[in-house]
Amino acid sequence: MANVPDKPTLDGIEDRWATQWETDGIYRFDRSVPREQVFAIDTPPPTVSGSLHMGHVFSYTHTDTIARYQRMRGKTVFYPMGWDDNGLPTERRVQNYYGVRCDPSQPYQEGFEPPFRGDPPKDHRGVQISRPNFIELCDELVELDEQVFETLFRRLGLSVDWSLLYATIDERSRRAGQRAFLRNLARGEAYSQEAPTMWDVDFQTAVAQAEMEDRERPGAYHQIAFHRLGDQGAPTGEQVVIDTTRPELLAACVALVAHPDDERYQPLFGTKVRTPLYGVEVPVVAHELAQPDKGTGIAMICTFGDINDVTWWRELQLPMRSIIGRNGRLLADAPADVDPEAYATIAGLTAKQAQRAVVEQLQASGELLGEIRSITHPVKFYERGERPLEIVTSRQWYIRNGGREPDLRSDLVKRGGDITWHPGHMQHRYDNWVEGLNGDWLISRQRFFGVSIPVWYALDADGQPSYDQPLLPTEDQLPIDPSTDVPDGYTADQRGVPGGFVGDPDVFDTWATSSLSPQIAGMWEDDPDLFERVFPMDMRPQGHDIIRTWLFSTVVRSHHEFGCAPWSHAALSGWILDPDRKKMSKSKGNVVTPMDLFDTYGTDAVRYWAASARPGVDTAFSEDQMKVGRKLANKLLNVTKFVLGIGEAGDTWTVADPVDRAMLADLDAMTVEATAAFETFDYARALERTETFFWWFCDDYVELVKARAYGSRGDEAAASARLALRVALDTLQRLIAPILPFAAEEAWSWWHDTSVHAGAWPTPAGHSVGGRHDPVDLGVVYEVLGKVRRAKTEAKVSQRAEVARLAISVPDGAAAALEIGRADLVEAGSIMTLEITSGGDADHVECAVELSPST
RNA sequence: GGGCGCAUAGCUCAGUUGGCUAGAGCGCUUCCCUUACAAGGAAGAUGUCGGGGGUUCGAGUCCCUCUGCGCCCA
Repeated sequence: MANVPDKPTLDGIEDRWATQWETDGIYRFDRSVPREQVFAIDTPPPTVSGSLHMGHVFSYTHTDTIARYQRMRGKTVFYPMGWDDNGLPTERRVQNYYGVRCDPSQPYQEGFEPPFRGDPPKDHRGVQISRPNFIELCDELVELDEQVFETLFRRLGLSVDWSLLYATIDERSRRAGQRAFLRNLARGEAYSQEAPTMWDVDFQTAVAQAEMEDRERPGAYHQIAFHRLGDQGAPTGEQVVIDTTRPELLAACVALVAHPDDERYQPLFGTKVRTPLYGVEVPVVAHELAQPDKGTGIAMICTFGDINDVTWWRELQLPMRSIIGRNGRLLADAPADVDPEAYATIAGLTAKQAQRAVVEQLQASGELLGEIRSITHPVKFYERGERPLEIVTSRQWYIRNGGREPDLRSDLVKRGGDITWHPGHMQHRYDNWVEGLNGDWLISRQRFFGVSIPVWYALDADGQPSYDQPLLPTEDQLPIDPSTDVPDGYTADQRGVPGGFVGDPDVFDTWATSSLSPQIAGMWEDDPDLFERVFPMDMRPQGHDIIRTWLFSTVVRSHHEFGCAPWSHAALSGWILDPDRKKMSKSKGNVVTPMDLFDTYGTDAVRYWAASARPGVDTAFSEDQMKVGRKLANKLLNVTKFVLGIGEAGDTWTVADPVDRAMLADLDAMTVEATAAFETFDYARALERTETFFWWFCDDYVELVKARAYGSRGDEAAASARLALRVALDTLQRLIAPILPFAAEEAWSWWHDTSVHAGAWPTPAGHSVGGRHDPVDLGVVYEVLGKVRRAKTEAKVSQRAEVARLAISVPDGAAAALEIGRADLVEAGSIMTLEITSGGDADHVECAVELSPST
């Protein structure tokens, strides 16, 4: 039965077993089983146009260990993989790879050939191409990128069912995304609104709260004098001095604001002032958001300089004076009440140019007071952007997420409580985020490669869209593209003409689709029978950095559609840190690619490193740890070779020797601990328990019983050891299988015809070999073995060297244990004479080792 | 400014409701080609458990406080 190679090796086992697993379909989901027997995993669909890095290897390994454990526990594992292709990262990569830019006004070109395929010269300016052409290139490049990811994940040994593969831009995802949106819309959970919106002028798109970040940027306070007006609107001659970091927005000023308790400005509240340069009358108002200790304590409110301006505009019902356009330049026409002549001097300038101009004009007019004081202050950026966000007013789509409704907010917090978090403290991240939301979820993006928003708008006689009553497709028409498809009751030639219709030009935010990964992977509505069997899912693994985006948005969608949390467990992985304990980044150079590491150390070794990291803990990248993993994998093969090489187990054999039974009892105890750890998604603890036992087993137990197992004391004595060794090996290979799937399978295959990964997880009950006597604590036997080894090492002789006489004195009670291990000890230590004395006042083990003279 | 986490050997980290003399691996030093394993094995040295205070028979572990670091958010 045993078929052990002469020279066990880890080389090449990945390809061999990955192929075998695929051929045998051992990770294929069996959709015939009922929900209770399914363990469903909502795997993060990675962005394939991003780079492949150790972070992927790290967190996907964590998930895979759980998947493999659950499978061995008898669950049918639903473990699909998806690719998140749509959105900005792909568009940028396509631009940079092919040397093109999307211009929706261009006509489609049949058979278009891009100027480059990879590495256009630096000075190349993107060729303008149509949206359909651009999307074709996106699809083409994404396919290449997906291949790279799939190859890596297969090499990593992920036990996913590749037949369930999806992409967040494929037809199924578009259908699910549009269907979910239409239902949100029908229930009033989605709506469109003309509203101030954070806008990236470079990417030309709206940005959601979750995509913004603060960055410290240099700025400068400018003191500007406003002119106080009396009751009749005539200047009083007094000045009101404000501090602002954005003097270029002076023309957009709609009010001045100070804190209601600020003594200095009490007399001004309710009065009016006139703006410098532009001569606009604006009121002085009070609001708690004004900070008395900032600048002069009184600020100008503009349309819109920052999010406080938006709050003030909304809460104080102020007028709007927009001057910043979507291209980041000042609008051509002066807003209401602003002196057109004065405004003309800054119209069309960039924000920066306008600031320079306004400052010069204020200096000339004497309305800029004092020095300009440099400061640093937090400025809002799009996380991928390079210029500060502007706030523009535009029509956008939103999904309610509790940011504006306390009831929904607390419902969503409760949904977070329905999920078991691993580790538990990650739930705080979720709670804090939900409780800190200040607006609904902006889901429309002014991009191209994404899922279309499935609505059209009827045009009135003047050609103006009726936004209040969008024209909607039926669910059976999905997916649609409103830029090419035509709404019911209209014909194609009515597109864009008065009395006709127009399609919504926007696409969904990436998260608006990937928040539906359980629905997409589970084939929601497309295959209700399957969906029933997998949803709500059991596990959502992901990085802790995207709790506020992906995790939260998925909860929102599930809450709206199904009234439940999308999964029962969320398992959060940490970051990879470089050896300096900084977050690993490409910019630091010396990037190690996962594939190279697999080649150097073996996949199992890299998985070992990943699985050694406790759940949720940021972890240093460590090749040393991979070397340890390789040692472990190697050891597993070698000890298997040894155990299988000393003889077969007969049916009538029993584990009779107390030395062997004690070992099996320890094995049972460890198995219970490892199982408990896996039950709480703690693969790292399970590994640590298993590994510690495994090394003890190899170094001490095997060495102690080796001679007996070879038959030094006859067949019966050997049989106990051989059977115990096999039982332990069987258990250990199963326990290690989720962590080191390749080495475990390799070793397992030498004595089995089926895959260890399709086998059962070990239970202590399986070890009640040969009766149920209390095993003895034989720790003292191993302690003595250690002391003999030490004596030999200190004498600088071989471990094989003969001991002429070993005298042991032990406390009462330990002698019995020593007698049990005596025969094995004598052989393991090559001991000629062994004397054991006990009692007296000995409180610990004393060994006197007399080595035989060397021959 | 708010929240969360971390601080244990030179390095990376275990240490589960408080409980024997605080552990492992790496690295370092010494020794050993031993019929599972030289990509190996055996052994050794290394600690004010971040500082201070408290609870307790007993604290790395619980409480308070300070310091330093990291992440998230504002």
